[in-house]
Amino acid sequence: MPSPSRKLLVTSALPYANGPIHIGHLVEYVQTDIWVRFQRLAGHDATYLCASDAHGTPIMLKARDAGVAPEALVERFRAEHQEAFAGFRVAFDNYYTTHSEENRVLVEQFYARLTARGLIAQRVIQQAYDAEAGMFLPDRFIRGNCPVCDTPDQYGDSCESCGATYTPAELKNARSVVSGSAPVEKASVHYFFQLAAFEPSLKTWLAGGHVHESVARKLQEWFTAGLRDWDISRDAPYFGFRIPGTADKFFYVWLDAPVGYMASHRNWLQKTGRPDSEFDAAWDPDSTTELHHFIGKDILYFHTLFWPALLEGAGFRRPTAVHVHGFLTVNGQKMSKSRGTFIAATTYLKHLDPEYLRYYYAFKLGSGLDDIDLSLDDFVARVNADLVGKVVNLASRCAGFISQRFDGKLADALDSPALYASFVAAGESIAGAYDQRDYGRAMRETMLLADAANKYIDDQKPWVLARDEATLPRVQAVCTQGLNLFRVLMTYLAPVLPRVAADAGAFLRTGSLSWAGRATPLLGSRIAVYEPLLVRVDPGAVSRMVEDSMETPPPNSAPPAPALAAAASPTSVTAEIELADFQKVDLRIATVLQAEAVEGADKLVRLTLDIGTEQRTVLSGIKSAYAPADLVGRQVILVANLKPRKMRFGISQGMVLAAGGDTGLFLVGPDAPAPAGTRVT
RNA sequence: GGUGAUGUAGCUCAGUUGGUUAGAGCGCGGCACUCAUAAUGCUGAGGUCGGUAGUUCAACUCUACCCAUCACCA
Repeated sequence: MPSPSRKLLVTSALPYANGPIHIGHLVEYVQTDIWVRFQRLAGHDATYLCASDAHGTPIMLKARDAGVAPEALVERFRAEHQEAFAGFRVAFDNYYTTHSEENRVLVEQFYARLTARGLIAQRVIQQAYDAEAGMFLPDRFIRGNCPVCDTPDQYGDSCESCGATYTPAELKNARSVVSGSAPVEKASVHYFFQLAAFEPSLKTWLAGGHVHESVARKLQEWFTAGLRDWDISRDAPYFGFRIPGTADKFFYVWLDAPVGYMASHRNWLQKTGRPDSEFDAAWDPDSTTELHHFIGKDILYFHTLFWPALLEGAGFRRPTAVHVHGFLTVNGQKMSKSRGTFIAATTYLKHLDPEYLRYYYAFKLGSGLDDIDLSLDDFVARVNADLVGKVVNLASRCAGFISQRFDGKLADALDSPALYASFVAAGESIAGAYDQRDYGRAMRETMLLADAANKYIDDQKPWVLARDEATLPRVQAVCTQGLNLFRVLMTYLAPVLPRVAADAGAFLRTGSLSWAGRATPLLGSRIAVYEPLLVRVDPGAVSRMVEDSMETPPPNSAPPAPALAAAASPTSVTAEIELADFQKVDLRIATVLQAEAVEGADKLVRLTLDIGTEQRTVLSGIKSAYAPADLVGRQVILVANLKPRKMRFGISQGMVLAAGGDTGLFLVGPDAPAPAGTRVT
């Protein structure tokens, strides 16, 4: 382990205050929390800072829709988020907000210093403008047909269907999401941070081991492409901080968000009665305090290019390290509301112990930015086998002997000091793994020890020794050994399982655990009566959690079937085919998300369908039989692998099955709600 | 399209600087034990390490190309 007693400021990315925390977010907060807890356990001085990311157009519009002030919306989510994090035992020292006086002062300080150094440029740019709503539109608030493949209803920056990227101006049939009107081009003065000026120092910084090598490789492409100026202003109306000296310009949310780390630090110093000089010391370019940011790979650029450049430009220190993690998939796929794998933190907590998930994430996390997968079956198996079967069971199988035969008193000496020493020695490597954020390795090595401890008990067979008065003293020694091995294991797991570790400390009457303290075995003292420290994961609870998270499509409001009565004029069956011929057709259950009549077409309805893995737009000639509004929420069968067909009104990505003929038209669907994407065979 | 990452046993993952019979946990088969929340220990089966072509005495490990999956593109 590096130098004793380091001073650390640690942050997780600031959650955007416009939606609930889900298990995908938790990867980062659990990862950071484990690291912070480990550093403290190892005797370092770590301060864990976070805040709500409060500004920007999405929050402004969401608040407007809800009829509340943006401040109120932010405060509501801030409270919700804090509750969710507390439920998962993520122990921030301070959870502040970017919409704060401290942050405004700092942002203005950044701006003033950058301006004074000539690092801010002004340029007129053309931008999409919603004349009806009286506001400029971010790319994501414009939708229209992709200029490349003509897929309708795409965002203003890229196409979900063909992956093309473009500008909103290139979009066909563009509409503002805010008012529905067609956006117009309008000129406006914007403020730009001259990032290119920092290219040499950024390259030096990135080469200095402050980021993982794969992150550095990823960033290389930006240097290859050439650094461009960064637009840091937005026009009113905007929820944020006004740029000093302007009437209608605001700082872009991504400028004030990372500054929010600093604001949270200053606010924490105030709350805890510390002098503000600590702030200056920590953020000075020559500071000896380490600054560690944990982020997801989606916001890598902001933290590894803009942020270090901003800090340097404004005369502050740069981060010691930016730790980047990947995304979460569930059962190998993107989280999905229809599959019930888009699990909110609060929903999880209703059904399961947070420490199960903390352990599973720890087991899966490495130091790189690979995505991690939460396989729910594996989750149950892993937690039950490792935590209950191996670790907690070790205490359970030893405690009974000590309580019943020796009045709860531990032996005065270990049965095998050598074995104990090997457990203590393994802590070096485990500590290294924690410090490098390779929790997967820390967990694997710890579980190897747990296996060895159980084998030791098996070999010594205290239940056999207990039958003979002569060997009874050895029972005490063996179980004392077992409990001491357990105590070392709990020390190694304490950053991951804070509650279990605290309960284990109480059971052993050993007080709180510390990394250094593991070297001294617990001898001759009394322990408490053992009570289960952790119960097995109930697979039923996992199922219920998934059901609870399932976005249930409204039951099929199928009109009373006139079909049978109508008894269509029989037509003869066509030529026989092989099963393989039929299997070429990929039929899927699809849920209708949106349905609208196609303007200018007599029969067509434009359907937006959810097929689990993606959304599809299908043009279907069923207007004669169904009103578009009645279709939303219904489930239909989609020919998912039908070659997309270009029609006059856009591209149809598949075909919806319907029975039809002279007697009418009847959509075909499942007889009860089924998960979207289910294959029909 | 460009860039980056990933692809190892049924499942989830390890495999350090290329070096002899490729590992773990879970699951499955057998045996043992019965202290423990039916937990634990031993043991067996199971992989041409995504594909092809190279470099090398030797490649899961290096190179090129290809395929599949995922992500990012201010």
